[in-house]
Amino acid sequence: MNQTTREVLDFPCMERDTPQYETIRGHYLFSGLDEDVFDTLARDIAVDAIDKGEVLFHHGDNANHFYYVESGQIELSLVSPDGQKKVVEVIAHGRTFAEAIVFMRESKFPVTAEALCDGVVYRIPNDAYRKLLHENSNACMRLLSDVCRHLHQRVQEIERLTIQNARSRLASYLIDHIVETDDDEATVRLDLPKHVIASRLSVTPETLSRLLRAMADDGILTVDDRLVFVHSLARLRPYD
Amino acid sequence: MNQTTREVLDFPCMERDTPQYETIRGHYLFSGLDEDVFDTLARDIAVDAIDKGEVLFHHGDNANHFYYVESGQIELSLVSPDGQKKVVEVIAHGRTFAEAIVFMRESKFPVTAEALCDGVVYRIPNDAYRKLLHENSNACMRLLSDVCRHLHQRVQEIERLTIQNARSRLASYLIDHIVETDDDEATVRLDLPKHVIASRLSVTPETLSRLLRAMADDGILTVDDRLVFVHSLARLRPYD
DNA sequence: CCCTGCGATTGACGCAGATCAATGCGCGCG
DNA sequence: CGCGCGCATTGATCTGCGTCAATCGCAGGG
Repeated sequence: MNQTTREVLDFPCMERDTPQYETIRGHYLFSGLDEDVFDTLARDIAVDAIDKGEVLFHHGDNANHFYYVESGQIELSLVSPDGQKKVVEVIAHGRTFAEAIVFMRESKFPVTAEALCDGVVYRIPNDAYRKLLHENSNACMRLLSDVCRHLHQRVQEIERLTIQNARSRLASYLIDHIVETDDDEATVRLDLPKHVIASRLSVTPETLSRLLRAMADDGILTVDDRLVFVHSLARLRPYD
Repeated sequence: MNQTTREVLDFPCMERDTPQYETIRGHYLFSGLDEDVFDTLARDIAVDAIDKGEVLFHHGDNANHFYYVESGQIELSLVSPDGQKKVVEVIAHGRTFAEAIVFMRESKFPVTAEALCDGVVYRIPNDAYRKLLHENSNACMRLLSDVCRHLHQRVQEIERLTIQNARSRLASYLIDHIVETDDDEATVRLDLPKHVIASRLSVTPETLSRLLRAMADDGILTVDDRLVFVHSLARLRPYD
């Protein structure tokens, strides 16, 4: 919907010794590259400022680049013909997304990407990166390992959706987002709006709210806005 | 369960000019290789005869090889701690599986593999194939494209599980398994036992049976054992 | 040949989670 | 300041699909 014109920052593409250069240089998809090889690639990388609500691409759009997130949160979602939306993943600082598209024969984005807040992303052209892979088997290996990790995550997601119920999925989510733990207690920071978390867990916001309520009533945890204090990890863990 | 001793055929590993050699040679993960490179790999490939019900590996087993299916059907499934099973995919003749494991840092199988009927598989050692990839960027690219296709399939599966209901999933499955089509009519061959199809669709056998019954009652299709005659593709298609 | 057992079907019933609807409440903005 | 809007919460109700149980048919084995 919110297809605003894409705002480009002062430095439309990457240049050496800029902060952008250093941050993306450290990403594992690029860190193995020789300096001159990366510099060649960097000339083709565009730096985009994006606004909250902006759609980077829609499901089905032609894909000729992938992204590195410098700041902000990018929501990747599936949309059904009747308008239902399911959040597959949310990407934040220091991670790439849609890099698997580099090698799809049908190069259309399989998901929609929308900014949850203002931020900055770098756009990396597929063909430039692909060319680079041809000469650099090390980079090839890293991408392979990266894509395989994604694949494994998706298999785990399918597992959660089919053989776990909503309560277990929420428990797993909370455990995955612990920021501090002390024996059987833990603190969880919810880094996303609750309705986005609900969609990620494939439940409605109402169900998420009720599940948290039920857990709080059972004395398992306490919710304070975006902070969740888990009083008993033992009782939170799934599969009783 | 049925962890029988693995029976090895007369020719424990691949040799040139055998039928096995030719069939796997044509697979896209190997067809781009120079002859001598492939021959080196072939020496490390084992040929296994497997019996119906035999488990090739369990979820969590250490993975140091992947598979090519020469004949038979191999069921890949997820198993929950309480014993529930969900069939992720069934692999038949001419396809490889678990090849993504070549590049996982944690090299454990994420699924369990069990033979649905007698068959023959080739076992390809990860390290041999990985070594080969280092020198052959073409093979690397092919594997990348292969793994990305898998990833895309898994994303589609998540889409089906979350924004489609059981009826739509069945409709998609039927449409994907059409063997012959004529305008608005089509014939579908169910190549798997119904309870396996049910698991693949993440429904119970009872629900699958009832859905087919309901569709038959509506005049959309007729079921004759493993053959399904679709009378109106227009009415079968999901998303009304 | 009949037994045994597994797979498929069908019916009765239950429940997790969706849907619908109402209320609250925090925050940005005129 | 107060107005409106989007998000969260809560209650009432609905329903798709699972669970449990009974029956049937067929294929394989003694």
